[in-house]
Parts: sequence; structure tokens; C-alpha cells
Amino acid sequence: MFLEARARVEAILREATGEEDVLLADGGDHADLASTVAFGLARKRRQAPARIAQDLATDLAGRLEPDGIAVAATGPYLNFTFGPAYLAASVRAALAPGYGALPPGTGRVVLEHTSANPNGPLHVGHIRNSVIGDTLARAFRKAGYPTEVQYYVNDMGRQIAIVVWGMDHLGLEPGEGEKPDHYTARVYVAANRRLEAEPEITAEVDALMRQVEALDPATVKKFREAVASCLDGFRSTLADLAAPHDRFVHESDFLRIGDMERLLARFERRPEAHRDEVFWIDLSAHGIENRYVLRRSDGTSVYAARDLAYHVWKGRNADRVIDVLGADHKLIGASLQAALRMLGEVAPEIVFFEFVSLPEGSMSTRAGKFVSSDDLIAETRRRALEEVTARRPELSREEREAIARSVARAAIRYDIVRVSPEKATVFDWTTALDFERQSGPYVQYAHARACSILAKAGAWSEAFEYGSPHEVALAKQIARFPALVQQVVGELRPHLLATYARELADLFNTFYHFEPVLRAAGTTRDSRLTLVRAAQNTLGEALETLGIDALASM
RNA sequence: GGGCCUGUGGCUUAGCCCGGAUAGAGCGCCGGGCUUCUAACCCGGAUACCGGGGGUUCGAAUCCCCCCAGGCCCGCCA
Repeated sequence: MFLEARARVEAILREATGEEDVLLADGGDHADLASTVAFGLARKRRQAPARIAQDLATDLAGRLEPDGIAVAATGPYLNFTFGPAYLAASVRAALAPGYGALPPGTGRVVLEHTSANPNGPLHVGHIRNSVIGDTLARAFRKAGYPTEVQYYVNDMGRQIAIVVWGMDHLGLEPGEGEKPDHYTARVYVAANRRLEAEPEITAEVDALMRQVEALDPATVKKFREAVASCLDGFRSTLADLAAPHDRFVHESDFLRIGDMERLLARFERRPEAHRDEVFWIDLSAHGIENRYVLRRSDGTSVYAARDLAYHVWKGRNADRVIDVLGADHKLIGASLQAALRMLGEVAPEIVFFEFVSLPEGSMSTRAGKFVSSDDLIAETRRRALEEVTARRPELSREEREAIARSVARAAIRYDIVRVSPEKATVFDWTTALDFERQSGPYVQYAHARACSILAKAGAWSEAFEYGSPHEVALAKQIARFPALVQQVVGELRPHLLATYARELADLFNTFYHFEPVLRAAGTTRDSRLTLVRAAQNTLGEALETLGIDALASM
């Protein structure tokens, strides 16, 4: 209902003032919506802002009354407050399964996230990408966009060649029960040490890269097997995080099927193209001074060329192309966008996130210096199981373990997504393992409490009468969920969802504390049960969008 | 050297794009609350010259300029 009410206020305010931008904002403590148009009109009308606000309030009151919206001037501010009819309609809407969904969008979305090189396990930096990407994908689906999530697999780069060389020459065997991506890292780290000690090995790695570019069958097979095994490890980690991909697209495909060559041919006809010792594009018209190299002097292709071919393909299959990339890719991303625009192709919208470092410095797969996501997940599950066991000793081990898995995932995903992407973070075990306030488990807990009340309620019928401040505040937060979903996909800011869910849980917990539900009687009991049901549904939908299980009991 | 990002109570952070009404929150600290719907909870208290300095504006954490500090990028790597 919030979206409808806001649109209504905006339209009427526009009509009354003749202003295009009526400066409508959240009313905070004062109201549901507030406008500061009076300040701007003061100059034009040569009247005091407070006087204008007062006149507008009088003028608008009658027109908004049928919608149950009250308007008042407080000094120069115009405050709009939604009444009982709005609350009732909002709570009713929030009872429906799938609440928060927007009318189906016409556009298809292709969203790429994670896409880490398969040279070692995903670490706590990589999964910032996964969690941001997956949350956005869930938000897009909620907002009605058919969405395909892709992982772009680098299966022919130097790092993979180093892994393949290591597999061939170092004789390292996978350990008992060792996860394949961790085995890959062991080989990769050892191979890099050998390369540092014996630089002449570089020539052998270069040879591997040339052979794979030339599509030599035996070499291609080796690369593919090394990559596939590491990816199996990734899939398992991503499944633990509930951040799955619909499709894994291999970089080498664009070489093999000829897309990349066809694309390079298109660039060759451009006036911005230059051929000296290398083939490069001049992007200075787009403010990028570095030469954008697409082919090496030995004729082999670079990553950028394959990536361009990939993005052309994505753009032709979607209306919005979204990439989630680390901030170190900003220049590369801007170059990619500029080159695609030059050809009239769809350029991706890119969500950049800043780095996650360790207290002792930045992470490095090559140096073996990182906290793997698998370790984080295992440790968080262990702590969650301790917590569940302490609270719910009567449950079976299987039940406790299932809850612990969900709680651990909630803690990890929430801890990552709650911080805005442009903020660099330092990985901290203490906050990662925190299950209180401003955490995923805290939101889960509010949901479980709601479920518990509903389970004990017996028969009741829907009612929608709300008067106490706690009821009203909760209902109003519930009402905003669809607007929030719209904002997340519009601005590509998934952390808003985390903030929203936490505030909803806060308001539910306060309501829970002050307003008895089962011990109330008559319409009050019915109305409160209806509100609990709406809160439970909205919390559940918000959690689902965050990729967190909405547990009925924990 | 150039470009981008960040700087908000002791710590973590929202708000900044789209300027307005006392800058929200969590952790930690102090003090309360479980014979009552799950205390992974709730209530109260102390703690902020919003990195510094100029400017624009009736009004600046928010916009502009300069400076300081930290991070990232500037490859025929990916």
C-alpha cells in the first residue's frame, strides 16, 4: 500500500503546487511522508514558508481525506500521516504468499557474480561477491524479472596454466577427504613456489597457454579437468551459502565457437583501432587513457577480448546485464563498458564492492594467505550448534544440526550483506560469529517467535483494528516491503534489504514485548493475530530474499 | 604523479546519489526486566566539534573547492 499512497500524495501535491519535484521524503518521527516544497515556493510566492505550508495543508486536507491520509503543517513542513484504512489494507496485502512481489517486469536480467579463478577455494573476500550477487538476484526475481545467474569461468588464464603445470610435475595427491578446490590451492601454491625458485619454468607455463589457445586436444582436456574439479568444490561452498548459479559459462567457449574472432574483426574496422606491436583500442574519448589491448604481439588473445565476447552474448539475451565485481576491476569494468558502447552493444551495469582484508593484511591465494569460506562455514556451524544445543536440549541431534546450518548461513550472509558494498572491511571472527542484534539469527528469531504464537493460537478470524503505537509502527514497516524491493533493484543496493529486515524484527520484538496476543480477547486478539501473521509472512519473504531460511523454530 | 573509493561516539556502522525538523542503530560500558505468547529478547543511562579548512544556500554529515589519512587501480595478468 505504501507505493500507492506515496504516488497519490505526490500527484496531489504536484497538482496543488505546480511544482515538478515536490520534495517528498520519509517523515521520520513526525509523519509517514513529509514535504519541504514550502521552502522553495517561499521565494516564488514571496511568502513565509510556514504560511505556504499552512495554506497547502488546508487545501490538500479535503482531497486526501478519502484516501485516509491526514495532512498537517508543522512550521514549514507538510506532514502526511496514513490512517486506519491504510493500515488495514496494508496488513491484508501482507498476508498473501509471496508478499513483496511487484507486477512482473518486462525485462530479462542476466546477473553474473563470484566468477573467481578456479585456482583455489573461495575465501571470505570472494563470498562478499557471492552474497551481494545472490541477494540482488533474489531481489530481481522478487521484483518480477526473469533472472538468470551466471558464473563466468576463467578456464584458460595463466593461473590455470600454473595449476595444470603443477598437476603434471609436482606429484601432489589429494588428501583423504580433501575438498577438490583445497587440493587445487595446494598445487597452485606449490607450483608458484617452484616458479619463484626456478624462473625458467615460466617458459613451460607459456607453452601450455599457447597450446590451449591453439585448442590442442590433450592440453584442453587437462585444463578442463583441472577447472572442473575446482568448480565442484566451489559449487559445494556456494550451495552451503544458498547462492547457486543457473549456468557456468566457460571463457574458452568464446574462443572455440569463433565469437571472439568475429568481435575482434568488428573492432578492427573502427577508427579507434590501432595495430602496432599489439592490437589495441583507443578509449580516450571515454576518458580512459590506457591502451585497451585485445591481442598480444604473438597473436594470442587476452582476457579482455574473451570477456567482451561474453558480454555481447549476454547483452543479446537480456535487457539488463548486471556484473558484481571487486573494486580492483573498476578500470577494467569502465573499459569494458566503453568498448561495448562503441559497438552499440548493451553495456553491463556493474556493482563494485571494496575489499575484505584480514587484520594482518590483504588476502592472497598465491601465497596461501586467506581464510577460506569453508573454514568460516564450518566454524560458524560449530558455534551455532553449541548455541542451539544450549537452548534446545530436547531436540534430536539431527534437528539441532539442521537449525545450526540455517543459523550459520544466516549469520554469514547477513554479516556480509549488511555493510554497503563501497565500504572496505576487515574480516573479524567476533562479528562473523555474533548471533545477537543486527544479525541474521536475530531476524530469524523474530520470525520463529511469530510462528510460535500462530501455532498456539487455535482458531481465529482476520481483523484489522490497530491503535497502539507498537501495532501501528509494525504495520507501517510491513507496508513498506514492496517499495523496498523496488528500491533495491532500482539502485542495486542489497544492503537496504538487510537494514529493512532488521528494523522489521526490531519492531516485531518490541510489539511482542508490550502487546499480549494470545492473552488478549475479541477483536483485539484477532487483529493482533492478523498482524503477527502479516509480520511472520513479511519477515519470511524478506529472509528468503536475503537467502536466509525462515525457521519456524530455533 | 594521475584516477577511483573510504574517513560519522572506544569499536562496527545507517543516513550522503535526491540538502531541511533533536545525526539513527549494534557491540562494549552502567542500571533494570524471565511463576506471563521462545531472554538468540525487551526497557533506561553515559558516550558524536559527522577527518580538517574554505565556499554555495534561508538551511550542509549530505553539494562545490583545497588539504590530511587509509585502501584500490594505472600489465602483451586475470
